Amino acid sequence: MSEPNTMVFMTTAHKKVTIRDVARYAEVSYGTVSRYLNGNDHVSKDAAERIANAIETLQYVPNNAARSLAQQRTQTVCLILQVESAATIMQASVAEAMAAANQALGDAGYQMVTVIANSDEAVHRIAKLIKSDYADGYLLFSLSEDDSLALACKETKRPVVRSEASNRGDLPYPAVDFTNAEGQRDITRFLLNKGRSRLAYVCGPGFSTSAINRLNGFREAMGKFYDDSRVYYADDWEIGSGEMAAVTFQPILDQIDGIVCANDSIAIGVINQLDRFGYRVPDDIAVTGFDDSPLAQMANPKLTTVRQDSYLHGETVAKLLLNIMRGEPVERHFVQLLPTTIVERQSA
Amino acid sequence: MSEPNTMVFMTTAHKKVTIRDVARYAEVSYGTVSRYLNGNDHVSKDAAERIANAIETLQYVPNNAARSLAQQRTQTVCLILQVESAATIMQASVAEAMAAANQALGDAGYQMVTVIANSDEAVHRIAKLIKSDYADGYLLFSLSEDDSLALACKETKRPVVRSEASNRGDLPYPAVDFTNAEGQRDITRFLLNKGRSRLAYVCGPGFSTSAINRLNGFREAMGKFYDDSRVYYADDWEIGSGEMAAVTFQPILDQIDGIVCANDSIAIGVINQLDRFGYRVPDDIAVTGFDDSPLAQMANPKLTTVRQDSYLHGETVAKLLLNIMRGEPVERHFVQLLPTTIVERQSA
DNA sequence: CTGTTAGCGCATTCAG
DNA sequence: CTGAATGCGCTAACAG
Repeated sequence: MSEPNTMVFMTTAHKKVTIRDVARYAEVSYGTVSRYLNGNDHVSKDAAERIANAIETLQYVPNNAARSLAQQRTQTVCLILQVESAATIMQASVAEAMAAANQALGDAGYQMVTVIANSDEAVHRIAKLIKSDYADGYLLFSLSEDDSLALACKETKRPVVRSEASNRGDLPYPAVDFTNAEGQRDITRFLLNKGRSRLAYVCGPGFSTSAINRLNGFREAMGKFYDDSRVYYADDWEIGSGEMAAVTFQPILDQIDGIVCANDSIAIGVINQLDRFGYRVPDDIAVTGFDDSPLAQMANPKLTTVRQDSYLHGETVAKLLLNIMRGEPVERHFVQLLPTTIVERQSA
Repeated sequence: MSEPNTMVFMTTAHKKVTIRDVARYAEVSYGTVSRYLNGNDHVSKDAAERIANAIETLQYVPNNAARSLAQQRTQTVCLILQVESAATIMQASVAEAMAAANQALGDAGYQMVTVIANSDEAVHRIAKLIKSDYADGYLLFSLSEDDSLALACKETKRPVVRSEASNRGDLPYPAVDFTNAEGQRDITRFLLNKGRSRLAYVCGPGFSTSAINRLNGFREAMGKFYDDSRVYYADDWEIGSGEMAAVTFQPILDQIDGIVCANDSIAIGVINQLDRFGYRVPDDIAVTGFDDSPLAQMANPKLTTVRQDSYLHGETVAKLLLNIMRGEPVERHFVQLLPTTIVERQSA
C-alpha cells in the first residue's frame, strides 16, 4: 500500500530472476545494474538505491557461469589435493594449511574450492578441469609420487603454486616450503649436544623432496660420523613404517642412543616398537619427530620434534598465488622457505 | 607431409581454441562437434573421426563456464564442510567420507568440489555461492553448531543431502546417519554383560544430534539404573573434554567400573587422566569409545569402541544425492541409517 | 545425419 | 551518467 512501486511481482520461484528483472524493477537498463554490481563506473545515487532495493526484494544473485563466461575469470582458486589414500587427506598439517589458505583467499575475494585426486580416474578428470579454465589459479598439494597433475598444470595459462619444493626442473612452479634440512640438522645437533652420538635415522619415502632434504640435514649434522647402514628408508610416512624401522634396527639397538625420524608418525611407531622390545624412551634411546602434529602431544612420552607452522604455510602459499594473479613477476623456480623450530618435550 | 590435411595451424597458444576451431579443422559445422562431444545424437563415423583428430591435434578442451551456462548445469557437486576450526577438517571420519563421496560422484560423471566454511565471512560467501547455481547438488557436512548454511541451502532448487540427521524440523533435507543409539546401547550392554554395572557416561556437545542419540542408547541399556549425575556433558569432541570428565568424576571414581564415552578422542582423554589418577584401564575401570578412528588403535590400551564405516557413509551420502539428482523421489525427511558394530580391543 | 540459428546471463564496449 | 548493442563459448531446437 505505502509502497511507491506497486508493480505486481509474483515471486514465481520457478523462473529464475536475472539481471533484467532487477533492471525492470528498478526502472533502469540492465547495463546500469551490471555496472552497479561491479562497482566500477559511476551510477547515480538515485539509481543505485532503486537497484539495491530491487536486488533485495527480488533476492537476486548473479549467475556464476554467466559471469565467468563474460568476464573470463571465475573468482575462484582451486586447491588440488593429490593423495594416495584417504588417510593422507586428514594430515593435520594439510588441514591447517587448507584452513589458512581458505582464509587468505577469501579475504582477497576468491572462493577456494578443493578437489581431491585419489584415483587415476580422478586425476584424469581434474587434469581436464584444469585445462577448461575452471579457476583463476591453482594450489597444488601433492602428497603423492605421481606427478601427472603437476604436468597437467603446465597446460593452463593460469598461475600455479606448489606447497612443496620440487626437485624436478621440468615442473617450474613457484613453491613454499620449510627449511627441512636445517630443521633436521638442528635437532640432530640438539641430540649430539646432549651427549647422544650413536644415532640412527628413519627416512621418509624417496619420492618426497622433504624426505630427502631432512635426511640431508641429518647427514650434515653427523658429518663424518654419518653411517648409511644406520638409515632406514621407509615407503611412507605412517606409524607402521616406524615400527618396521625399529624392527630392522633391533640387532643394533644396543649400540644406539638416539633415533631421528622423518616425521611424527614414524617417531611414534618407533617408540611403540621400542617399548615392545623393552627399551625405554628417552632413557635408553631418544627419539625425535618432525612436524609437531597433534600426535606429538598425544604420544607417550610426548614427542620432542621439529615444529613447522602449517597455518603460515597455507597462508603463504595463498598469498604467493594472489601476488602472481595480481601480475607481480615471480621467478618460475622461486621457492619461499619458512622457518622451523625445535620443540623439546619428553622423548629426547 | 604425409598428412592429408595440410592446413597450416599455428598453435598460437595465445588465442584459446574453441569449438569453432575444431569444426573448421574437421571441416564440419560446430553444431556437429557439439553433438559429437555430448554423444547424444548420431554423428557419421567419418565426421567423428575427423573431429576426434581435430580435438587431439588442437588440444581442445571445452570451456567450463560456457557449457554450464548453456546447459544450466555444472556437472559438479559441492561438498560444504562447515567447521569451527582446522582441527575438525582432519577428522579421520570426515576425510574418509570425503574420499568415498569423491569416488562415487566421480564414477557418476560429477566433479566433487569442497568448500570450507570456517569463518563468518566464509559462511556468507558460500551462502551466496549456493544461490548462484554453483553446483548441481550439495553435500552438507556440518560439524558445527551453526545452522546458517543449512538455512542458506533452502534457497537453492538444487538437491541437498546432509551427512548427519538433524533434529530440526525446519531443515528438511534427506540425510545419512549411523545407528548411533543402537551402537551405544549395544556396547553398554556389552559392558553390563561383562559384569560392569556401575557405569558413567561422557556425552558429546549438545548441539549434535549424534551426541544426543548416543546418550539415549546408553540410557536405554541402563534402564532404571540410569543416573544422570553420572553423566558428564562435554562442550566438544576432543581429548581435553575427556580429561575434564575424568577430573569431574574423580570423587566417585572408586564407585565406578566403567565409562562409556561419546567418541574415541574423549575416551583417550579419559584414559589418560585415569592413568594420572592411578587407575588402571581396564582392570579398575573399563573405557569405551565411539567411531573406531585411527586413534583407537594408537591408544594405550587400544580402544574397545563402536565402529562406523566412514567410507560407506560418504559413499551412501553421494549415492543418495545422485539418486535425487536423477529425479528419484525421496522424502524430504528421509534418513538412511548405517549399521555400527562393536570392536573389542583392550580398554574394555 | 548435418548446417543454421537462437539463446544461456552477464560484462563491456559504444553512443548519447 | 545511462541505454543499446555485441559477444563470451557452448547447447539445443529446428530445418533440411
